[in-house]
Amino acid sequence: MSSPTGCVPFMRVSVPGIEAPPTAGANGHFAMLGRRLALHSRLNAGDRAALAGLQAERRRLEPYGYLIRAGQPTTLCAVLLTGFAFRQKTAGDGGRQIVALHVPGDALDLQNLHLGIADHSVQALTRIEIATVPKAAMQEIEKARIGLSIAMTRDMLIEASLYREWMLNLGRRDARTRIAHFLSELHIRLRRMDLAATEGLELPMSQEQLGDLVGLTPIHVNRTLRGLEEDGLIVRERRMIRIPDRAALATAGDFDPAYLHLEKAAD
Amino acid sequence: MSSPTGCVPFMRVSVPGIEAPPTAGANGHFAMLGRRLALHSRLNAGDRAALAGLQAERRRLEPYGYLIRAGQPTTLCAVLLTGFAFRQKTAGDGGRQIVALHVPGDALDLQNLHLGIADHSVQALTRIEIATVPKAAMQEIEKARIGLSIAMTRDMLIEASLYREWMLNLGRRDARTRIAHFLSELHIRLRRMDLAATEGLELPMSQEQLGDLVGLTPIHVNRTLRGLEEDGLIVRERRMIRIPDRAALATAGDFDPAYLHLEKAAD
DNA sequence: CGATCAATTGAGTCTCTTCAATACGCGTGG
DNA sequence: CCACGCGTATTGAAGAGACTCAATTGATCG
Repeated sequence: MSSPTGCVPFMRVSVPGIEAPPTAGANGHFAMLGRRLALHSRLNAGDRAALAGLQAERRRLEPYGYLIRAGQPTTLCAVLLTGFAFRQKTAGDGGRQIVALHVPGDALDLQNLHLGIADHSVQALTRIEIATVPKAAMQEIEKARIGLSIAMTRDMLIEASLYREWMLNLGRRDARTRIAHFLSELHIRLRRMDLAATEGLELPMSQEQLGDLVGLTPIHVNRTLRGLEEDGLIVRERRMIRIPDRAALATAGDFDPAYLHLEKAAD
Repeated sequence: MSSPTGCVPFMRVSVPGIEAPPTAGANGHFAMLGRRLALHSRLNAGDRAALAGLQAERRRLEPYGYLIRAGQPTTLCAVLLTGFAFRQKTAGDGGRQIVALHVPGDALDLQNLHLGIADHSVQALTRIEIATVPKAAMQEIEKARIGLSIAMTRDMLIEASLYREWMLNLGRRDARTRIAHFLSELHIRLRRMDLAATEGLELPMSQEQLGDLVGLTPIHVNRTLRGLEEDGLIVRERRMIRIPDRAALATAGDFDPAYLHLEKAAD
């Protein structure tokens, strides 16, 4: 039952240098957003300065704490600094569906303030830290700096692209493929933010939550994970998932990262 | 097998007055987009004029014709004038998932030009007519007119909201609920554009395509439709779907239109 | 009046769910 | 330091919803 390589933590939830304000400026929490946006968009010095200069309030939330409640007005405008958050919707019969998972650095509804009433909830998955700014300040920046406006639009479009891929996952792939796909996606997203080693990741959720994410019962999740392990595609040690062969897992998960739009856009 | 009320067409695919250029301006095709955006956002006279003045090219496409191909650069920037279009993704095993359905008036990738490579395909479902404008013209308008920029952002966010609801549909609802939900959604979207009567709609797709949309096999779609009909929730006459009791169908489909964001936003 | 595609129906199978119970890990308090 | 309690993980067995395979009917069109 014990891992042959020992229990090396593949991921650190709080990475030194990310948690702390990385630049000068008012308080600099939003500079992290700048780094994130710079992954896919070109920002000039002014754009970065504008973000770094935002007066952000730092907040901490315990697991299941709400950032946004379905049915309530949307006022939040935040960046996830540490920990994981998720979006969820609930069906009439009580069934839950996690429709998105957010990793540190993700923008949380910088734009959704354009919609009046939240159509879903956003909650902390683990203990998290977020930086929030007033809605007005964000709208101002959006108007004043075209570069940031475009970058945020692109961020939004990439999230929509993930939604589409998840629909394909839910609608047209079986349990095994679905879970392998999700693990591949999460791994690559974490590695991109330097939050996971190449050889594996720590799953930040219970099997029940994973079930709500991939549209399966926790029982079937459990059996499917075992199946993946028996086939050598993953090695489990508590919630540590070691991935001996990323390409093999990607194949099993029908995973092609194109939809993540990891490349930097031209303009 | 024949409908007791006869075969009254509930929907006309090409509505007089919508197909034709409704206003003056260069050629006015994009004025339709203005009317659409005005459903959820406030546009001033200048915004409308800017849209109406766009030099748009009118194009016609046969069913299955591509507007956008997955893997290709995104250059299209269009509005759907008549007919239906859909977005789809394909799994490795050949399974298809329709991830969005577009009705006349819908904006087709006004914004996706911000992403380099298309992650999915957009195709005509029926014979369609679209109005396209050069990418550059759209980007210019987006920069020059804040009101339009916000309206288009909101349009994008609403589409993302539909994606989330569809994920819930695919992941957590059974076949019957799923289909009832989709029918309720389509009906309300069509009625909003005056493309369907209150008592029903014409389904613009085959049962196989409906299967690809709700993540089911065509056989099971067929049986589920029959089940809905046997319970009096719908009455079918070819592809005409009569809905005797909208509230009942909505209940069966666990349908709450909040996610469509039909209300007009404040700012 | 075939030809063709969509819709329908039947029968059997399988994936995934439901129900039920047990084991494990970990923090807490005695 | 160990017993207890609780949430998570695991396993078994049975049932149901959806799928596959196969064949027939129906509608439309040249």
